[in-house]
Amino acid sequence: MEKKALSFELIKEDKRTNARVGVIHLPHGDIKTPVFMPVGTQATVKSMTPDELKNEVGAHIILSNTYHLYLRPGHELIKEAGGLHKFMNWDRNILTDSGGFQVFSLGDLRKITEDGVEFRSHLDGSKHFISPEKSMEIQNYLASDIMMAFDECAPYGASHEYVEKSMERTTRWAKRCKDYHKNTENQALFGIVQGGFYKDLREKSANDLIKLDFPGYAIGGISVGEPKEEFLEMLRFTTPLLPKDKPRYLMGVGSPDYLIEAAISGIDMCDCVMPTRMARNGTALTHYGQVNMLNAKHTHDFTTLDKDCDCYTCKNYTKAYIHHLIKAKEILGARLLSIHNLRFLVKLMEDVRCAIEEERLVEFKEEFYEKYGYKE
RNA sequence: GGGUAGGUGCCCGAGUGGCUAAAGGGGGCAGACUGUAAAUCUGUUGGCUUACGCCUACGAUGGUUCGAAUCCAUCCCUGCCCA
Repeated sequence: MEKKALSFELIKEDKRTNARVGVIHLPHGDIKTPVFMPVGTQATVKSMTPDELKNEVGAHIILSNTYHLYLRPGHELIKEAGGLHKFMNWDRNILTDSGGFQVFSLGDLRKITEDGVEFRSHLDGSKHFISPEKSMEIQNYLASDIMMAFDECAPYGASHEYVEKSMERTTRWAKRCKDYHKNTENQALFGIVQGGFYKDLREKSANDLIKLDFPGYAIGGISVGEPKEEFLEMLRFTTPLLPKDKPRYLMGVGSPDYLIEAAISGIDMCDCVMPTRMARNGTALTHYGQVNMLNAKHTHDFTTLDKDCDCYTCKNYTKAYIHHLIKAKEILGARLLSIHNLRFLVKLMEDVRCAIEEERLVEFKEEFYEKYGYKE
């Protein structure tokens, strides 16, 4: 039998929720799930060295991005470097997004056709064309462990008619991705369920993709600006549609409450730019809620950022110092908060996993919400 | 001592008779951030008042005018040039 890049081992299912614990076996090591994956769009998790990601954050898999690396430095260059792992000196797993999210986020700069998407580069305005096949080729050059199918992430508020067409096209694109992808021994390809905020379309999308038999499935197109109730509604509806024996990845999530809800719904993997972006913008995620380190109240606060955190930042620095760094726009401030925020979310998922194993996930959520200040 | 340029809100700085509580920066204060066009973006920043509004304010004092940051007089201060 042909060797596959990915295999998923389901270890335990929670009795009271849809949560589960598992292990994803991949070419660059095993991933215990549920897991949070830091985002490193441009072949770097902004301001973090790979050593810090491993030793301080505890990351076992990170994301990178097809569209951005294709434009700069170019996928050929990364192939020449020996692949993305070698290029950026990261020897654990990498998941590459297909460029599908840029179809959404760079909405003004693109034109979608059946064949693919014509982009104008956000860097210099030059024209580029990315098709499902092109996305596969680029991701193949990048040599990521998990590749994502090229999809269209429809904006929140799009009509049923629009989303239906978009979703059907995304499914056709997924088929083309699968047909093009040959390196199944080293790279696993995930399909992405779309369908906006329409249950019938989500169901159709999931069913059609399942027929294509991907080694893992993602939910895309939620957490795009909708109210939390709608997010939860779609999350809880869509996740159970996906096969139990394969990893389920919720794309672009998120905040601590969203991550816990995702795990409870049966999601295994999440990623989000939030921890690093917030860090650069001066905000810390803590067990006691979000803390804006720019605020004047921290000026004379010589206590630690989060007394319940085990990260390098919390072990070594005071709020007063971090406040000073952030106000002075010193790079170290962004770095220390990035380490902390990333560690916070990675550890959160480790704690969730532990809670599932010990059959106390529901209690864990209640305690976490209570402390954080979330209202149910 | 002579000449010259200037003194504007926390700071820098625009403004040369009414549309000016005064552009624009910066700083301060606060908010946002969810498959990264983000070390970004938004709001706010004289006092009192719920509000209408009132008061204080463009170096100082006095004046012209219906009306002055803007015009006039005197004074104070600062930069530069010459002695």
